[in-house]
This record gives sequence, structure tokens and C-alpha cells, in this order.
Amino acid sequence: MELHQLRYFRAVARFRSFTRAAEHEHVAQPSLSQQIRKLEDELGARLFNRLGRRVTLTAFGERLLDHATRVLQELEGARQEIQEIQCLRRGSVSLGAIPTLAPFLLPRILKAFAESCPGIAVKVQEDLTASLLTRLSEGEMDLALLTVPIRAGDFATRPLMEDRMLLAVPASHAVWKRRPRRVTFREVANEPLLLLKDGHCFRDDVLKICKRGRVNPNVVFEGGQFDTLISLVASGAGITLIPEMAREHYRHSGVGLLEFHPPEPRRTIGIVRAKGKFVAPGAQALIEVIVKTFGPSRPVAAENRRE
Amino acid sequence: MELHQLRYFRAVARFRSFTRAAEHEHVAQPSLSQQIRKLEDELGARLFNRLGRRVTLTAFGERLLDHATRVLQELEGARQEIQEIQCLRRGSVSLGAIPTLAPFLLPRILKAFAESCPGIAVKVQEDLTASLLTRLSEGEMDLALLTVPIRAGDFATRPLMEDRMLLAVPASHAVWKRRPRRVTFREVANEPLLLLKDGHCFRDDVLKICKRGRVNPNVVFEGGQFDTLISLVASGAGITLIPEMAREHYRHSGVGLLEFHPPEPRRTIGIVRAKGKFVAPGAQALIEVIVKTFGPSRPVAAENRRE
DNA sequence: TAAAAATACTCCATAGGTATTTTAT
DNA sequence: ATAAAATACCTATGGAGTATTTTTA
Repeated sequence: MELHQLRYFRAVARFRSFTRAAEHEHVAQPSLSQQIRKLEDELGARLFNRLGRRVTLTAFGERLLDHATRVLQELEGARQEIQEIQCLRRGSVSLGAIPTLAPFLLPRILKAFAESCPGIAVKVQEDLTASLLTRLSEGEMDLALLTVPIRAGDFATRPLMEDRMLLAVPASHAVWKRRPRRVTFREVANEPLLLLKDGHCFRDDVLKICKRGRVNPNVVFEGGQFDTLISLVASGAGITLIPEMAREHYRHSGVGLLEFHPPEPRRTIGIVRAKGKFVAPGAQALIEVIVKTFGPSRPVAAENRRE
Repeated sequence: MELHQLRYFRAVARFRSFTRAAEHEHVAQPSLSQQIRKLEDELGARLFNRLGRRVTLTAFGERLLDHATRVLQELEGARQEIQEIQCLRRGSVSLGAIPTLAPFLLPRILKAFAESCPGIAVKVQEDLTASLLTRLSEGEMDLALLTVPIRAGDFATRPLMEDRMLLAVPASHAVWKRRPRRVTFREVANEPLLLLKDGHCFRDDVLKICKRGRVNPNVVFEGGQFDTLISLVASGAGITLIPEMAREHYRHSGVGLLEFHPPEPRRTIGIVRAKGKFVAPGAQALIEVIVKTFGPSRPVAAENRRE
């Protein structure tokens, strides 16, 4: 029982004629006859009554027609859905993002993507870099927004934007009251520092700066999210660093946010995917939307100011 | 998209391994890999993430798996039903019968067949010989119970039993009161005769007897069913002939039923089917049940007496 | 290095084609 | 006489096989 046999069978049943069925199926009539015969032989029963000029279904044929119709319809449904996925009318993409950028970038990305590809569902997973990389290479995830470059593994990276670090201090802090609000890293290097927990790459970035400046940081708190750090800073517990993309987010949180002079190293945000793997159409579309939204030509800082 | 490709695809999805899938499908691993690749090429997307030792479905693959599963299940359902039909556990037969035997034979046939093949539905159609023969040759009907032989057309006939004619007279009639109840055809040949309408072969049989006896029948009524004729006979309107198989049926109807001496020609009842056409398993089974019930070795008269 | 998938190639079964015959109206 | 299906025969596509290489855990 092969698909073409079922197609031919359905056509003969529809047209009640081998000749017309053959035309419809774009095969020669003897080829079609042969396949019907073969099907009948395999099933061990006649499917059609050959009445010279007329052809009718046997009772047996009618039973098979039921099933054949459903098989072919289901197949048609599959083709349809595939078509829709290819045309970006349907589908799904899974996108990962690290916690230190997710709250600041995802809303705009999801909004823009929902507008350009309303039929494609985005499954977002917020997690630490290591976990996201594992999922990428295991094919469980299509794309991830991470701090690049990635040290190990086979990943394709598309840099998106530079993201400077801002100093967050209590509103009562001296550097916040002074004019102009200029501060160097060394100036605050020994103050009580609030840090993200181990595993956050942003934490590593901060520690790297300390190391480069030969500073032994005075870590008084380790937390899982900026919200906590900012609250503690506001209450005067110490200082912390946050990404510039979070500036708007914490503008009215009661802490002072300052750029360093000279500017400290930035992190680079990029779209990461498993190298060598097929990029699904939906994932490709999402990449394009993200690049268009945060592309290198329009740095995020500028974006944020405009809003 | 071919069925074997869908089968292979499903197997790989199940086992998460090309090698084990190939074993399960009884093909060489490269052949299976090739077919998966071909399917992916046709669909324009990867179905699996090849992670060296591990294989996982892509989102795309998961969408296809849904459809593939249903296609294959539907196909399995078709195979199952076909199997059941071949094994006489399911199916249908259509059986035709002329009105002059249907009421007397069908009840026992249907009862016996329902016992031996409870899963097979019998569709009975009562009609005149000509109409039944048309349906047989057009494949709309599998079998018919008719008076044989059939004059024209390509039909296979299986004689079942001889069926004599009985004379039906009013209970007040002289031949019914006399002892012994012996009557010759000539003796009643000129009495008012009640006949079935044109088209009933039983009518033709009766007229044939008249012709052979060089009798010009005195037809005073033509009706569509024996019931009417018998009622009229009972009321003294005339005489009629009925088949012996109807004797029990009309035993208590108030008419006298006599055999002729010497016996007049009998009709022969047979199972008729379109010659050259495939005999469905259900039809074959029905033939066997009918033959066993009314076979030549056990004439119907004897059967009736036993009941 | 061992296990799994991909690649390279060979072969043959068969779907499909053309030409023709048979059959039924 | 004609239209339709069956039959006969041929061709070539592609499914399946074996041998081998590549890859990764």
C-alpha cells in the first residue's frame, strides 16, 4: 500500500473512470491501472467493479476509500503546515537570554517580532550563560542573547551592541552630589560592593575590571537580580554596577546612576546560535528583527535616550 | 513524502537513533539515513538535531511527527479493517430476493448467517428478477435468490432446491372436501384464477403450465403479493397457485392447500451472482450458509415439515 | 577508541512510459 | 465503431545494499 496507489485509487473512485483518473494524476492510464491492480492484489480483493464503460466501487472499495481519504487529507494537512512554517505564517522559535539583559531587551524584541511575524510563537527561556549554551548545542534552543565572545564550543555569534557599565550609588553619595558628576573607577573601588551571584557573566565582567585595576573588591552582598542590588544601594548599603541598558529601568529607583570617566570596558551583547546547525526560518526571521531593533548601527544607549 | 520515509522518520523519532531505527525498520542504516535526508531536503528543513551520539527532534520535526503519526495510524487502521473483512469478522453483503420467495426463505437465512458471521451486515433487497439481475451485473449486489435458470446475461447459478406448486382453493371448494384430496391441474384449469402481476417470474411459471396444458386461464385478478391472493381465495373469489415453501406460512389462512397428482412442474430456486466478478469473502460465506441451510440434499419441504 | 551517522558506489526492483489488444456499448 | 480498460514490453529512477569515512563522546 503506497501513497501513489492511494492517490490513484481515490482519483478512480472520484471520477469513476481509469482514464480520467490517470489524466488527473498525470500518469498514463496503463500505469494507473497497473497500480490499482497491484493494490487489489495486495489487499486480496477487488476495489472496483469494471462494467465495461462504467466503473463503480465495490463494498470493499468503499471501506478503503474512507481510510485512503483520511490518509491523504492528513498528508495534505502536513504539507500545508510545512508550507505555513516556511512562509513564516506559523512556527515557533526558542530564544534564550541571560538575566542581566532579559528584562531590558526582551520586551522590545518580543513586541517587534510579534508585529512582523504574528504567527510564530517565541518561547523565551531566561537562564545563565552556561545553561543556555548547553541547550543551544543540544538543539533545544534556537538562539540566545548573551555577552560575547563565547569562550568555548562551536557557536556562531552575531554582535549586537556595546553596553557600558554604570555606577549605581545612594542618592546621598558624594559623587552624586558633586558637579559635574564625574567619577573614576578607582575612586569608588574600595567602597562596599554589591555583586550578582556566581554564574552571572556580568559579575565576572565586574570582577575582571577590579582585577585589571588591581583592586580587591569589598563584596558585602551577593544577589540574584539587579532589583535587589539597587534596593540595597538605595538604602545606603553600598555601591554596585549595572548595565547601561538598565538605566531607564532604574531611573526612578532612588539611586544615582553615573557613567565612568574614563569609561570602563563595556560588555558586548550578541545573538548566539549553534554553529553548523540548520537555522529554522522562524529563527532566521527573529535574528533579523533583533538586528533591526538593536543593530550595531543604532547603539542601545541612543535607543534608550530616544524613548 | 513517501510512506516509508514517514515510517523511518517515526522510528528515528521514537528511538532517537538512526541505527536502532534502521534495525526496527529492517533496513540498512545508510538507506534509512538517505531517506531521512531526502525527506528533509524535500521539506526544506532539518527534522533532527544530529548531536554526534544523540539525536533529537527539531521543532520542525515535532510538527511533522504529529502528522506522520496520524497518517501511519490511519494506514494501520485500514490494514486492520481489511484484515477483519478478510477474516469474516466484518464486512457487508447485499442479497437480493424475489418477492415470491423472500418471506419464506429470508428469515431462516438471515438467522443462520447472523449466527455464523455476526460481524457481517446483510443488506437485503426484495425486487423482481429483472431488477435484481441488473444490480448483480452492475456490481451493486453480491447475490440474489431467484428462480433459475436465468435466460440471458453472464450469471453463475447455484441451484438450491426444487419448489413444487400447490393449489390454493376456498375451504368450501369440492376438491378440498373430497377424500383423498387428489386433484389434477386440468380439473381446475377453467376456474377463476387469481394471478400475480406482470414481472413476477412465478406468474410466468403458472402461465407456462397453462400453455403447456393448452388451457386459456380465466384470470379474474392480478395482485402484487400472495397475501392478497390468499385472502381473496379464502373469500371464494377463485383459486390460485402458491409455492410449496409458502405452505406453513398460509396453513391457517382459511384456504385449502393441495398438491397436484400428478405433480405439476416445479420451479428451481438458485443463488445467482455475476459471473467473472470477484466474490467477496462475506458473499462467499453467505453462499455457504444458504447452501447448508437449503442445500439440494435437504429439500425445503422436508425442512418445513420438521419445524 | 569505539559507536554512530554520513558518504560513496553499486544493483535491481518497479513505477511509469509506449504500443497494442481486448471488451463492451 | 468507438471508447475504455487490460496486456505486453521497455526504460530508468531511486530505494536498498555493502564498504568506507567522518565525527564525537
